Amino acid sequence: MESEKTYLEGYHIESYDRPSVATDVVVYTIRQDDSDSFRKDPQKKLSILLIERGEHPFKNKWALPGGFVRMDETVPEAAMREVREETGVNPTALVCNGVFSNLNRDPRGRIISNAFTCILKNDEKATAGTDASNAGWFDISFATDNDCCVISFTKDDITFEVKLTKSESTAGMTNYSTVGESPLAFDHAEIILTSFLQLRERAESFGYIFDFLPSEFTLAELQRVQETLTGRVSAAANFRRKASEYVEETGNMSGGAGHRPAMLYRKKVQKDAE
Amino acid sequence: MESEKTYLEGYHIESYDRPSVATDVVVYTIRQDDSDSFRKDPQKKLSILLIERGEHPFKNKWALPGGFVRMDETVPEAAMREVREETGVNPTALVCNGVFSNLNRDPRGRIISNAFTCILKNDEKATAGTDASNAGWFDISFATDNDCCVISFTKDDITFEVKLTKSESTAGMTNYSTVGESPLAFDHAEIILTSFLQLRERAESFGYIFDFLPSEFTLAELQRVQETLTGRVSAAANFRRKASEYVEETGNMSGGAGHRPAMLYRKKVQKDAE
DNA sequence: TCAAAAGTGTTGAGTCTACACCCATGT
DNA sequence: ACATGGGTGTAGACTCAACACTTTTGA
Repeated sequence: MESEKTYLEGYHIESYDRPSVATDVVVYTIRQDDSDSFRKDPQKKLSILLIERGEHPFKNKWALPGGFVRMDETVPEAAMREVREETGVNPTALVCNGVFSNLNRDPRGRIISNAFTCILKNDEKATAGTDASNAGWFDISFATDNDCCVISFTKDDITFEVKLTKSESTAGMTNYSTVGESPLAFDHAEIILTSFLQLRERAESFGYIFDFLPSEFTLAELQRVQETLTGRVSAAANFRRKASEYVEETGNMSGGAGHRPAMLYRKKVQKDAE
Repeated sequence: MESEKTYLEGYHIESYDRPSVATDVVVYTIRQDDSDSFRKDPQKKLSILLIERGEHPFKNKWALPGGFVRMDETVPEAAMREVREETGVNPTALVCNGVFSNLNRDPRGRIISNAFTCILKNDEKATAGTDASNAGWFDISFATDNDCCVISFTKDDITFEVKLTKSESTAGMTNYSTVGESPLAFDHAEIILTSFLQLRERAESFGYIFDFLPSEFTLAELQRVQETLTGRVSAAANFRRKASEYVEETGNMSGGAGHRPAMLYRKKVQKDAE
């Protein structure tokens, strides 16, 4: 009987026809408008990182950072590498959000993409757009509906929209498809929407929102993050009580902001209680 | 300037080194013990489908159904095909739950697996294990803890356990690794755990539980499914009130069960309310 | 008859929302 | 001084777990 060793010696993986594997990353951060008053907390905006493609296919269209997975790295490692290459910063949160594998999603051939969501702290100096490149942060907003969604992108004077509709594909999996020609390369509009819906859902229950902030933060900052992501505002007094379950005091205080200083908090490590 | 067409003609995707792409599917169904009393509702058990490998690598070990993604199908389609080949039944729910891409997860070479969770209705006659084959349904139970989990598998007189511990890999992604040698092939124990944790979390909020049942069901049946998945029992009166949000009456009644007949319900189509 | 499930009602504890109110700060 | 956010308190609405109780069936 053939041993596993002999079997493996006779096995040549290269001789099989197979798709290529890429990864695309939706990188989020939260940025501020310029403040109109020295006191007033500036409005926060959710932004994502896009790259203007310099090469075919989809030359001159905006696309998510991403690329092929190398033989010596895992898929999340590849995603990390892409983010680092584009921003110079290590992401704090990296979350897988699905495989995109439509047969014609890439004109170069059969390429499967594993999509990731990634969050950068807003105090990190992400260098996107500064180095030679064609990369930049777009403010993004989502108008969601029962079975339809419009995403708007804005960066300086560039602005565009994508409309997507919900459809059911294989065995109850919902996915979204772009209506009309996409201003984005590949199926990246669909990837962005899938990613955002997950992010928003989690944000309601205090998931991922800490990843947008430095390790010490005020409750108001945390509330701004949640509100920016969910699009819903809540009374500060009530937010404070809900959040208390997830945070602990550091003892340090904020200051210099033209109003009463606030306690700085840190994320509390959760124990799944019984 | 080179056109996209010219570019694509000169692009040869086959000439790049690349991983292979597989998919593995965790197929769940709920089965019953034989009843001891004609009246009593038999105990329900969560089961998953495993295949005994007839070939290297991991010959004679139990593994998830799965295989390579073909060039003419999407990844979820490949997952569907695998399930259909093994059970003869079309799954109702198919959910992506991550990429498994450790460099050494498969001794044949660099193979990335996209894992799916799949649910079969318990009235479907899944043929697993009957046709020539070495496939079968294992009752499965999970003992979860803060950072550790033991999974037990039972089928007739075959029984084994796997222990896994939580660890943090890339940028805050949690994943699990098997302690000691796994009784399962590849990293399938880790895939099963990841899948189950998602399933259980969703089941608490009435996600996926309908996929285990036929289109018309009693509230008690629905409650059994939820309890089987979450491991928590709730008072029938309270369950009934919570579930009412997700179901609607059909007008039909169950009967012939040695006790008062129950209204049959169906899943209500949700509208995301404002 | 009776065990078992179907189904309704109620009570008390806890949670959430909205709002009123006072505090501390930098310009 | 004062606008602005920090922070506490509370009344009323709502939610939820627990449990008592009645109904209906097939053997």
